[in-house]
Amino acid sequence: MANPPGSKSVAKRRAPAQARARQTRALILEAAIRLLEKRGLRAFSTNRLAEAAGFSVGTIYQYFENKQEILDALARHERDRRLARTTRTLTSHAQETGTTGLSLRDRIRIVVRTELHAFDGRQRARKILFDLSWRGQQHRDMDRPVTVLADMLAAGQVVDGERGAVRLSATDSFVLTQAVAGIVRAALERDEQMLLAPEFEDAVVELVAGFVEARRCKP
Amino acid sequence: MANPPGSKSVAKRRAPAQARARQTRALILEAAIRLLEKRGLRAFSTNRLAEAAGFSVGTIYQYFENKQEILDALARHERDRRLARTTRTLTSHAQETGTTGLSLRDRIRIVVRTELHAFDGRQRARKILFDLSWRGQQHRDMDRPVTVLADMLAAGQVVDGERGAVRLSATDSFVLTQAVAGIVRAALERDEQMLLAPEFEDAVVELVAGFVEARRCKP
Amino acid sequence: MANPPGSKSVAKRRAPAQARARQTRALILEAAIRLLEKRGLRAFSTNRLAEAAGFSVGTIYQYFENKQEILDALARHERDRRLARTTRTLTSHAQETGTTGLSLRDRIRIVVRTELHAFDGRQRARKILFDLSWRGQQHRDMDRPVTVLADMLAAGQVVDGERGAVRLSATDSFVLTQAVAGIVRAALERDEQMLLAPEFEDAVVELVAGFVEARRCKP
Amino acid sequence: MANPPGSKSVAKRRAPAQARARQTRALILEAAIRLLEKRGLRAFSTNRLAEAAGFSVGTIYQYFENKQEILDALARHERDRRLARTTRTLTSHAQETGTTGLSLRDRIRIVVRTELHAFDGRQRARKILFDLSWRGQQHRDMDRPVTVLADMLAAGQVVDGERGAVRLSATDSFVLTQAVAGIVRAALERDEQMLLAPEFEDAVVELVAGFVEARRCKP
DNA sequence: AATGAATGAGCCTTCATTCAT
DNA sequence: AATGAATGAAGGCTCATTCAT
Repeated sequence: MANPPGSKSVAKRRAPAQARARQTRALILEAAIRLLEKRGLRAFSTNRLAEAAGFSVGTIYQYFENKQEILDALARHERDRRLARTTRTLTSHAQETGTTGLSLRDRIRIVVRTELHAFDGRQRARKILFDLSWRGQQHRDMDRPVTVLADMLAAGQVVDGERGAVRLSATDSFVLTQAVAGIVRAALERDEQMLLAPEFEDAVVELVAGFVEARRCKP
Repeated sequence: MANPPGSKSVAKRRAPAQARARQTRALILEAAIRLLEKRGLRAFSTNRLAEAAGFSVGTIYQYFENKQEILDALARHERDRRLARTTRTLTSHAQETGTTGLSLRDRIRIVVRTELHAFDGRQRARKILFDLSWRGQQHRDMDRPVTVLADMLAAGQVVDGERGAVRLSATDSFVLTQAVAGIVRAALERDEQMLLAPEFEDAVVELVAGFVEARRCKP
Repeated sequence: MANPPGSKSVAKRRAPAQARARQTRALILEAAIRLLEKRGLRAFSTNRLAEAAGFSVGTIYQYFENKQEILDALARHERDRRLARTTRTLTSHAQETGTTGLSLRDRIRIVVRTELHAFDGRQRARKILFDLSWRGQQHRDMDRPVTVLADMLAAGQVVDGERGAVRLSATDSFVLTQAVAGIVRAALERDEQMLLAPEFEDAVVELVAGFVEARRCKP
Repeated sequence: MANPPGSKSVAKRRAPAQARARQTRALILEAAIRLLEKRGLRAFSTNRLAEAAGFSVGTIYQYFENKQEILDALARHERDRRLARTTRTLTSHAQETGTTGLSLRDRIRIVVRTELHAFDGRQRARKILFDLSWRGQQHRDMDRPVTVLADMLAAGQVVDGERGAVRLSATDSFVLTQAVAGIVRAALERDEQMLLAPEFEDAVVELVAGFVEARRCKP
């Protein structure tokens, strides 16, 4: 009534309203992560979320079409954090040492380490989201962090000193990415501390490096 | 007479009953797989299962303690099929060629191939069960098929020609096993056909072989 | 603003909602008593209650944790009615006649009569609730009405004319209370009309008075 | 087939068959009591009973129309034990001392004590049965043990030395019987040990004696 | 924008009873 | 007489979602 659809007459009002809306959305998502962490997926119901967020169920449905959308948003958010972290680390290292100073193995180690440490804190929530997105449609999206390196390799960007450029096929890239993801997934399930052990990191780096080595263009 | 009630003196009487019972159980499990395949995990309710199996809910609970137990039985069954297949192939190849004639790479390929082809038919159901057990307590059990090779390697049983014996640490074994499992899982999700492509198999074999190579005791 | 979401600044908004909620709760309880009365405990299922109350099951669970809680609320309510009635009668009689003017036998008669008449209307429902609480944990609570007199006697508050004060031990108090409760329970079961017969009241008063007399401090 | 209905040709076979049948019935009931004692009423299902008894469900339904009938039989059995015990004690005491030598108070004490001690062992089962029959139709039957004395009194059989005969009305008898039953019931619920305490017995005896005293024919 | 009471299909499970063998 | 597989209505309860306010 005060707002028949399409008649947003006062533009000025909009901005703060939108700001508030964005904040509400953020609060809901934050509460969602907390709830997931504390109570697990089974207890993650819209009603409980509403209570945890301090809003009413209705409000939640004002910001999200349905429950799944919330989970998706959460997963996307986590993925972005991981992605940002990986690229940040990768580039910062590059800048410090100069692009050429970073060996292939070093790069691999950086990506792997970032991936392995991605689940510090809120482990439970992250595991759940990881699973969920693995299962769901957005699988592809969730892998992006690991894909960063694979993509670089696939595009032949990485030249490793005197040895030839590395070039991965789409299949190779997929295999590599999913292998790492699978390892992380399993470790998360079996024993989270495992992820932080140096010999674990070594093994993963070795796995990746071994594969890349095998794929190197034979000169 | 002295016969405690319930233990019929004539064993024959019990036989048909047990045969029928075994058949009913099998029918339920078969219906379960079918239901899982056709409608997915979310539609897999005890009532729907009963209907699909052509029994009443009560009957189902005569054979299984609860819903989870059905899923477990299914998963166990699938795993056993995979495990049997892997070992069978491994040993039959060994016999054909003579034990020593089977190179490490050959062995790897056999295990990998069996694993990749394990999900022909009923893919959806198998994927669901795979996921479920990955998540649940029986994780360890479900990996067994892939673990076969890893264990052989870990135990240093495989000697590859003139080159030294291969020996994997527990961590290495875990990483290797989970990498393969992760790849299969992902392919299953993304595009089941992928699993059958030769270059896919090659990539996985390469990954495994590369890792094993790196871990080989340098003579 | 600073308002934590969910706590409306205007208290008026909440009022109607709460009023409605209180009313719904009352409606459910009222339907529960009716159902109990008409169909008995065995027919008292949450689904049937929902139907009888004109709400859906879900709504019922919005107001009560579980089925037992409804029964408890009902029982508590009934007990409060009885308790209030007993004390009210006791005090009003006292005021009319002056405290000293009320003989021990008079007091006993008042308590007994209130107890015997407590189950007018909805007899079946009340019987069921009585039983239920007799059985359950709140046994102690449910006896309170009868305990009122016993407590007075136990505390030695009642002085009966020139004769000594009456004082009951804990055991005596228990025996007396439960004797009366047992009689009511049985009469309720056998023939509710019995409770209203004067000679029945006389017998119970005699029982109580006889016991108290026996326990009186011999001067 | 071997036995078309109505063709019990051999009479001699019948007797042992009936003996066996009686034994089976007894075995079922014994298992029922055990089950009730160990697992409580909620776990008392026909299937579980069958298992506990070592028969199949079908067999149980050959001996009892339905579940309730089993419970009834159990309750009746328990009552008979109590009844037998009370009368036995009463008469044995009478014989030892000569009828006149047993004072009214002594008789009361005997009946009360037998009643209070009736629930040794299998307390849980007995409490359940007590409750069940209290509730059910056979209420009347179950009270019989306590009624023995009341009946004697009601019939004016008891003369107490020089003082006049005691005579109770039907109402009096009911009140007395149920008072005792109520006390036992409550003690059973609250703390079974209570039933064995001497001061508890004293209080109950006092209650009964006090009432009887009051009802004595005033000479 | 926000509320939150209300919905109701659906879930898993139990158990008294029947009946073909 | 005994078996026990099969039945299926019914039970208590959950939760994503809607909609009048």
